[in-house]
Amino acid sequence: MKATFRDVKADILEKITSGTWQPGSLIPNELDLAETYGCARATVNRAMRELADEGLIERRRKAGTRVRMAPVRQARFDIPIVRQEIEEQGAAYRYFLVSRAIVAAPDWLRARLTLAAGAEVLHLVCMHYADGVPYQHEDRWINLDALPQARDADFSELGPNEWLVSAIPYSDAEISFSATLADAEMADYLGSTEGAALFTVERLTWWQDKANTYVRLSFRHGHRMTTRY
Amino acid sequence: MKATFRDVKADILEKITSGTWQPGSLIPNELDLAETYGCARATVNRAMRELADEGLIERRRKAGTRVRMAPVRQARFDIPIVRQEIEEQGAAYRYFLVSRAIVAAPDWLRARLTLAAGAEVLHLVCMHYADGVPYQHEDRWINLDALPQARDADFSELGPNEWLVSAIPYSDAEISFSATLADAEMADYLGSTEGAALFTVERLTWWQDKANTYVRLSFRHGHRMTTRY
DNA sequence: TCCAACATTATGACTGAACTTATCGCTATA
DNA sequence: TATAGCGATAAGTTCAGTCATAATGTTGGA
Repeated sequence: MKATFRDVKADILEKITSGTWQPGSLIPNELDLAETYGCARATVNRAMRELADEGLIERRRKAGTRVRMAPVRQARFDIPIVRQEIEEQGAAYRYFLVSRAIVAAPDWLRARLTLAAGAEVLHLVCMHYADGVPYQHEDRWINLDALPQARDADFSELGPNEWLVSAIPYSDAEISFSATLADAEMADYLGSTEGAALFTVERLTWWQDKANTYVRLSFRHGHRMTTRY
Repeated sequence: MKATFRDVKADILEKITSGTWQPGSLIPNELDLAETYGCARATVNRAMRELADEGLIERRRKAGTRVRMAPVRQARFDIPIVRQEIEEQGAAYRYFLVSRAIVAAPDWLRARLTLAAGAEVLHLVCMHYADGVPYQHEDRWINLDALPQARDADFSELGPNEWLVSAIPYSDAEISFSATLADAEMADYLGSTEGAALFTVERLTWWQDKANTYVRLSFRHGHRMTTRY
């Protein structure tokens, strides 16, 4: 008796994992559950809402709540700042700015960022090292129309990643993962061989409906991104 | 006046993104906010709790709520069943079982799944096609100790992925992404060339504290996993 | 037979109040 | 001076009740 929303959640989850409530089957309504657990409906509601958020159950007004047929499993990844990622592994972080140039945006970038012809962008190439070993290669393009302050920023000490989070507190982003082959230049930077398989992250961010920056991060050979869910 | 939790959440978010509330600064307490928005404390609480879940703010009892210095951004990925993934792209799904064998678990697998010496596992190799084009290569190992039903299951029609979600409604999982090179055999399967960079997903799942299956999914060359956050 | 209007129902949201818990900062004691 | 204890505070949780909303199924009329 006197169940907390955590108790209720755990019990419902147990009923699902053990198979007592089969996928697709209807779960008792909130009022009934509140009575069986001896708590208020709001408590049951919170438990069920969290389970629905996690993709285990499906809720529809009037239709009731049912166990999902094919539970939509979601994995959550923390997207850390490189410095933090490296320091959390107990390694020493080092940053180096390889190049910095203001150029007219190439067409492929204009298309991605929705930029007018002839728009100027800041192109940065940086390296991130963990204990002196190459960790990540960063190829970043910043839209100077959206972020004119970047023109005067000095990226030789502070990485663009960290500069950006201080300049823009929050932004929408699209992130995508893929595998690419290291060309000769990338192999040099990352201390691997040409033709090595690299884990690559691309990210596009917006702020106030304006595309902000496009970045392509190439990790050293063998890098893995892991999470539990 | 009469703000919903969505209004409150949106307004707080706006204050953060616009920089009105700087990173690290303290946000008014729930009671004050409830008054300014003209709603109950529980409403403000829900808005703030969701923002805290999303990693934008940090809450501590007595200390109050503050805007995170470096917002921990999280990306959420749906982990779909291959069939669904392919069919949602509007392509025709085809499955083929390449091989099926019951073998003694190799040492590397025993280590991963915490299996006793000599434990038997079911080893499956499957291919998934989208519109006839190779999409994903699946190399799966099932712990027969934890899942004896798998011994009698016929995987020639139904893929192990789908069989598993019906056999086990829910499980804990560890998932990891990396980039690997296609060897000659994999290149044959995926219709690419040897030395191509492949996006690879490895997944280890548990059910009731027993390691269940280990699977290694290799996607065809050029595959990307994308999400917004 | 078809369909629009309506009552029903389960979830969704909000309120105002109470109680719980973690923790900060102060104070009194060793 | 260090620290153990204590009170105040803000978030965390729960409650019972109300109103809102979406979707379903039924009823009655054309």
